[in-house]
Amino acid sequence: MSDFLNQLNESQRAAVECTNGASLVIAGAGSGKTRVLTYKIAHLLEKGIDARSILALTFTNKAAREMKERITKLVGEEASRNLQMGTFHSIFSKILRIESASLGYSTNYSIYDSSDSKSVIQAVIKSLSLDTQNYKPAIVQSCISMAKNNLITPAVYAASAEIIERDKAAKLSYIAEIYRLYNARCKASDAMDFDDLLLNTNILFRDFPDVLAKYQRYIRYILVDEYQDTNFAQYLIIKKLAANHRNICVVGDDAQSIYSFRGAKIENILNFKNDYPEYQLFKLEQNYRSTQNIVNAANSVIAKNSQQIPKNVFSKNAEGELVNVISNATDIEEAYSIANEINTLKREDKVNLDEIAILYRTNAQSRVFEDAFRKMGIAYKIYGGLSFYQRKEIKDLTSYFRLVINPNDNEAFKRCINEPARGIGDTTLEKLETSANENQTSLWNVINSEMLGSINFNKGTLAKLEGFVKLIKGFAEMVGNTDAYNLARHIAVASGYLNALKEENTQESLNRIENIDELLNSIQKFIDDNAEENQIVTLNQFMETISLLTDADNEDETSREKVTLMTIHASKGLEFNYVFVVGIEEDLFPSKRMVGSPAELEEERRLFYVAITRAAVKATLSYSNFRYKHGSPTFCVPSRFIRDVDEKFLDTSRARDLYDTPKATTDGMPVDPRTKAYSRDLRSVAEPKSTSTAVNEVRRTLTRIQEVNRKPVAIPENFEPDDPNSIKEGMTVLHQKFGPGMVVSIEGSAPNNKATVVFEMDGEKTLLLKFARLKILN
DNA sequence: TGTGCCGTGATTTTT
DNA sequence: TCACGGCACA
Repeated sequence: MSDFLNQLNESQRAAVECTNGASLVIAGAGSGKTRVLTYKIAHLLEKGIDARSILALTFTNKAAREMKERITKLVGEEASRNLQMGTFHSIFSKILRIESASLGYSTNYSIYDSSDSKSVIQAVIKSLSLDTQNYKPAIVQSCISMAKNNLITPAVYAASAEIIERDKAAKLSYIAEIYRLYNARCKASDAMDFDDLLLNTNILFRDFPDVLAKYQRYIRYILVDEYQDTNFAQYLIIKKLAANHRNICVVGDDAQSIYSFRGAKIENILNFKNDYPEYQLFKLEQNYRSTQNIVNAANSVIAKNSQQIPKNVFSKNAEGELVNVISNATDIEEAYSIANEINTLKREDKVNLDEIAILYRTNAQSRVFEDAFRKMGIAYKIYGGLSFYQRKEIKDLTSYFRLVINPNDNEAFKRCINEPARGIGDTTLEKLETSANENQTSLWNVINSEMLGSINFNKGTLAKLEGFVKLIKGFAEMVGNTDAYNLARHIAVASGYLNALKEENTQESLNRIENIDELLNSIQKFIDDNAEENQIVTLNQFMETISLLTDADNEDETSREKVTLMTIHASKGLEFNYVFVVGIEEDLFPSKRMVGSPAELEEERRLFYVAITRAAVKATLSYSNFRYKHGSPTFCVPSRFIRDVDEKFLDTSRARDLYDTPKATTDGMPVDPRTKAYSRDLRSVAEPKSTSTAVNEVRRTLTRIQEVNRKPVAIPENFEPDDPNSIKEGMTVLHQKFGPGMVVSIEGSAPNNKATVVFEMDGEKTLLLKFARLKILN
């Protein structure tokens, strides 16, 4: 037995050595939770347990990957290779691919991401002619997601008096119907959304006991990370798989449960003892990450919550600096003063920028920091926002891949059919969709069967649709015999997608081409990583992995020496020496929408706890008295959370008004003498408008003046446009609205040729000749 | 079929 | 402020 067990403290070691039966590990922030999990798995492997029988579930791909790397370091590549390790979604999507036929899906079923499902929901709402003001896709989506997370199928949903009553009260009676149609459409597309991966696994295990028995037989040990963030569907899958051997180890921290809005149930961890009364409890209470002041400050905050498992998190590290609290006149000043502080840390304390993080409640808050950091020459990397796979060109191209693999994928179909433009527009698509929905089938089945004949399309449209069918079929024939890279490259070219971008030839289209290159490179890399002798790596295999990836999985290693900007949610599980938690103000943090309910307020407080405990050396809490919200300046007061921290652990010498009774009321701006002073601050700190903004403003004003002053252009009574084809460069022409002008250039070919005309009144315009109705004057 | 302008409304989001 | 959907117009 190797000596790695000696690297653990007593409670860590006890948890690791408990290999049989149920165990619950309550792991305080920074207490070596990942260490326990990795060592425990390594320990199991050293005891000679087959890697294939160990299932380890994490919440992110990144966590799974890092854990696997660490285990490999401990026991070697050979021993760790066959570990079943991954996110819930990735592990169970693989099982569902194997067992898909039982549930009526194909092996190649698509996985819809949130934007795909949102657009299906949008289409359903539209087809039911519901009021879009009332039925917002995002709200409906979260209702459906919540239902699925709680294993409520459309039938159960519609039959539940309680739910129907609740929806009725919220004036959303049609959600049951939307849910039913949404599911039917996903099924017709041979697609599952993220929640289906868990729901369908449950259905599989419920309806096919022999299938469940098979997996129960070969999975002998189950380990779950971040257990406090599991939802009911995940809870039940684990419970079923562990039912016979009951070798289950869950690790988590109830104080860090921050995803209830996604269906996570803190009760799962609190009620573990009910399901496994024989369980062993291990508490990891020593924090190795942070100074005593940081740990104590965080403890004093979380003590304000009522629901929690009692524990005593402590640090034996240095006492450290007090937690700093700083107030700022405005959000802009907040960003600049922190930028200054970062420069000081870098210059005087030789701190590396990658040791520093800015944490905020909402993504929108990153902007001021980005501006300030750019001006002050501080390198930064930002998490969140649009991920690589969500970019238009990447989604477009991977939609081709999806369609080739699963032609029934309607969302992919809709993206590809007219991208690049093939003259198949909304009207055509609408007719196809009506037919598909009536026949409960996919768009592809409509255009690839006699159903097409029953729609009255003209010859031209039919030819275009046929061309598309041929194109996709051609690609599909190559899937089995062409490797992923070559097929992907071929699709990018033969679909005309790449060419359309090349012709556009703008800075933006060049960027898009670069991104496509990057995608192709990543496919090549995937092939290199997964190549096995005498076997090609197919596009299929590539798509199965990327549909469950997020941008956190694509970290580029060149981004060292940069300050990290991210939401607090995204920071969970990470640590930084220096942490700035910013914008800690009422209505922002805690969020305005959370203060109504005690449970939600407690979750916000846990979020605050997570934020503080990211810091190893020094935590700074910052708030502003004034902030731009949605573009308009708003008066802010310091958050109740700062007052939740025991004053003993705080340095408040730079915090004005912290313990004042808030004068602001929730409704409207308070009348406060400071208001004016702050607005002045705001202006003096604010950067001058960028040139382009200023120019645009001038342009807009000019246009307005021109419109007011415009004299009606004298148009002859008998205005008759000339044949668009007879218009040539250099001609003087007359336009019904813009008056006389000169044709400076003509681009493109008929009938889509565009003319650039300089008008005497309105200046340069580019007009599509077939619509412009120009009369030749000269 | 494609574009540009206007009005609206806006958390967090491991998959 | 900014992003997105609807709609008029080319």
